Amino acid sequence: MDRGLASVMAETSKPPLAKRYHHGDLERALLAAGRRLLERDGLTALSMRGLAREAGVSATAPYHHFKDHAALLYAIGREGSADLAAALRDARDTHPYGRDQMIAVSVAYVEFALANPGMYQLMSDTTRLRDSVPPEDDPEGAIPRLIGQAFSGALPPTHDDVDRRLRNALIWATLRGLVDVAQFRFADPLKDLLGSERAFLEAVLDRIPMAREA
Amino acid sequence: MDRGLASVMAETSKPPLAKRYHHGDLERALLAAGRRLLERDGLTALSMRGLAREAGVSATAPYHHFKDHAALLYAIGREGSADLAAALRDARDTHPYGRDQMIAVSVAYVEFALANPGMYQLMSDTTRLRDSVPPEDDPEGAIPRLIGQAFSGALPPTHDDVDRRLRNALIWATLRGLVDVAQFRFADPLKDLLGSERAFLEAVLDRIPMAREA
DNA sequence: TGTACATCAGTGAACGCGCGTTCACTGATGTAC
DNA sequence: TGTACATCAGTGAACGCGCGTTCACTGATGTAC
Repeated sequence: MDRGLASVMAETSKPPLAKRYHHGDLERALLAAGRRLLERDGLTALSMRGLAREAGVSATAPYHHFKDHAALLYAIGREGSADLAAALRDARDTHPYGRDQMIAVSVAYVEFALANPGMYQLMSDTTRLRDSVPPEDDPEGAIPRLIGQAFSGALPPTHDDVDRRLRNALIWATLRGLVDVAQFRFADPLKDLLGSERAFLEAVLDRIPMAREA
Repeated sequence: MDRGLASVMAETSKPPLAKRYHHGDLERALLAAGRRLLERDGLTALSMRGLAREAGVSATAPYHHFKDHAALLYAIGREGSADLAAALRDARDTHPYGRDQMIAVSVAYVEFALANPGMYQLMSDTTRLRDSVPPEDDPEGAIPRLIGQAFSGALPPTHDDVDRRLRNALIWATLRGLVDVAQFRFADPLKDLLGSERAFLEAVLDRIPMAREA
């Protein structure tokens, strides 16, 4: 259904821009198919052949758009990074004030990971291997920056730069770990008790004490 | 070398117990080979065939000891859980007092994960799929318990059970996230500055404020 | 406007790989008499 | 003590699978004249 809609749209908008070879469409379709695979069947399902199959195209067609498997993963990971950055910006803009903003941005981060586990895993793998990746226009850079800004608005300023960076490390760890913990069984009764997953996340984040000192 | 030692020991102790078919040795050798593979080449290298190759045995021999691939992963994951639990117990016993103990146990957890990344990944996967695993003598249960005890000794008691569980969730998240964060590039200068990875971990954990309130 | 040409996205066959798993077997060992 | 037997750990061939990647190709499209 989602796919039907997409292809109808693709057919409807025949001359999308001035330059119109018979280019472009498959690449977008492949990226969309890749994200569908990623969320439906997980990171291991995101193979070149699986991608071609999902897009209804021959097994080798994707090679005209992605040099190899790693390039495909990289391209899709970039899309995920852009989406996450957008979600964080949105949370920031709708919650303009210190502590409230910090929690909103954090919740947005964790909720993105929970809603897109395959993408989050891909992004994490890419992050871990980051050194072997062209850092030129590194879109991942935006995410730590957004989070750092949200927290620095909520925390008391510190003269000690090392202390500041250690606090940032702790905050990063908390967010990343919360993604795991929210998926554990033992969190289920707490979510029920508090009424929703989001309430659970907010309650946990509310116990980050550095923010309390603000 | 490790392997040489093990096989020498195995040969030396010929009649290890009363009952002595030609049993037992390969299973231990396979588990050892599996752990070697896991740390040397990562979780994806831990295949039935790779295991047999590493142990110098035919590709199908492991099937006499592990029903299938999942059973192999499960068995090796159990060993990892036992090791981690032992490391946590050791940290607890050598640091008997509240806050000091909490940090020592936490550091032991993170250091285990950093020193055994393949095993930690396997254990995490197993944990995530825990519901589909026989919970009878679940050795994983010991790890949350040890961590929970270490923290409850360092934190002020709370009357509110929900509050206590939310704090536990935050602590869990911090530990698991710290495993990631300690591997990020941006942690490297902090490790250098503080003199060691352990010092970095302790410094971050020292900023968990709930412990400060104790 | 019409035709020849160049471009290049997409095809389909083929390669070699490692995997999990099955099956009938072999051979060393322990047990029963 | 000696022999026949049962057990069962380990073997080797074989299966079907999905993968990444190459290669020569085809065919639709845009461009040049």
